[in-house]
Amino acid sequence: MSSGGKREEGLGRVLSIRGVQEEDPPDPQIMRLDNMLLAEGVSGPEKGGGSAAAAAAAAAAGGSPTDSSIEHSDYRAKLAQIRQIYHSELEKYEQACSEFTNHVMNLLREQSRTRPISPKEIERMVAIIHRKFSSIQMQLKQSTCEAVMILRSRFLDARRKRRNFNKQATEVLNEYFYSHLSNPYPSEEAKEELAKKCGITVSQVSNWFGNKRIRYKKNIGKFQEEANLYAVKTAVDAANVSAQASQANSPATPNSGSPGSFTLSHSGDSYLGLRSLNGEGLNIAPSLQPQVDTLHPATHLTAGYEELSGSALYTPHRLDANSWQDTTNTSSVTSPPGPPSSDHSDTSN
DNA sequence: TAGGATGATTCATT
DNA sequence: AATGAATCATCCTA
Repeated sequence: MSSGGKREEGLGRVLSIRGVQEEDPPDPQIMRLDNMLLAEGVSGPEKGGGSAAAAAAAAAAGGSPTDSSIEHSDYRAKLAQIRQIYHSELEKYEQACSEFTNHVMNLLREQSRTRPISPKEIERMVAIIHRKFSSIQMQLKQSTCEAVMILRSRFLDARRKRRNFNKQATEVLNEYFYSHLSNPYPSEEAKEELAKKCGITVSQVSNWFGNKRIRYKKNIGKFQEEANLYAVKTAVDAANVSAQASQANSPATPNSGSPGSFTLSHSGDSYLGLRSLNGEGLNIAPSLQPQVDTLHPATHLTAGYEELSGSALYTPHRLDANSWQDTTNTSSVTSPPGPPSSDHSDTSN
C-alpha cells in the first residue's frame, strides 16, 4: 500500500539526483571500497575465512606479526557484527533494487499501452536504476569502511591502553624472575614460553622484565617480601616435584597449591621439608627473622632453589651470577648489598 | 582524589 | 637488537 507510493517517491528522487555523478561502471572508488572490505574480511567469504582475514588484518594493523591474539576476540566479534549488518543491508538493497526495477518495468509496460516505449528506453531506465542503487550501495560500503576504521582505531587505542596483567600472569612472571634472580634475563624461548603461559605477547614479557629488573634494582628492599614469597613458592613446588618424583606414593600432600591465608605456617612446613631435601644450609625465613641483611637471603634462596626447582623449561643464559645488578649502586635500601664475598649465590656451575 | 603500582614508550648505550 | 633508564599514561586503592 503505502510502500508503492514511497517507492515512487524514491524513484523521483533518484531520478532527479541523477546527473551528479556520471556513469562510470568500473568506478575506481567503489573498487577501492570493495578491496578494503575484502581486506578487512567484511565482504569476503563467509564465516570460515572471515576470522582468518580479520586476524590477518589485525596483525597487519598491529605492525608486528608476533602480536598475540588474546584480545582479538573482541575485535573479531565487533567485526563480525559489522559484517553481518553489511551483508543484511546489502541484501536488502539488492532486493529493493530488483523489486524497484520490476515495479518500474511494470509501470513502463502499462504505459506502453498508451504510448510507444522503445526497448532502449527501458534499458536506459533500468541502467539508471541500477546505477542509483549501486551508488547507494557505495554509501553502504563507505559507511561500513568507516565503521571498520573506527573499530580498528578503537581497538588499537584499547591496545595502547594499559591494563594490568591478571594475577596468574604476574605470578608466573614473578616466579620466573625470582627463581632466576641471579640472572633474570629470559631467553627468547623462555620469553615465548612465559608469554604463552601468561597469555601476553613476547614483547610484553620483555617489557615486564625490563621494568621489573629496573624497579627491583632501584629498591630491593621493597621487593624483599615478594622475593621471599616467591622463593618459598618455588621451593614448595620443587619440594613437591621431588617428593612426587622420589617417593611417588605419599598421598599426603594436601596443601601444595593453596595460596591461602595461612601460607606462613605452611611455608614453615615446607621449609623443613626443603631443608631435609636440600641437605641443609637453606637459610630461609628472612621474613620471619627480622632482618638485617635480608637482602641476600632472597638471592641466596632463589639461587639455591634454582637448581632445586630445576625448571626444565628455562635455562639461564649467563652464568655470571649477580652481575646484573652491581653496575650501579643498589642503594636506597637500608643495608648496602655490597659483599659479594661469601654469597655468590648462583651456584649454577 | 592523591599517590603508588604498573604496563608501555622513548631514547641512549652497548 | 637487547637492555637500562627515564618518563608517560593509566589503573587501583586508601
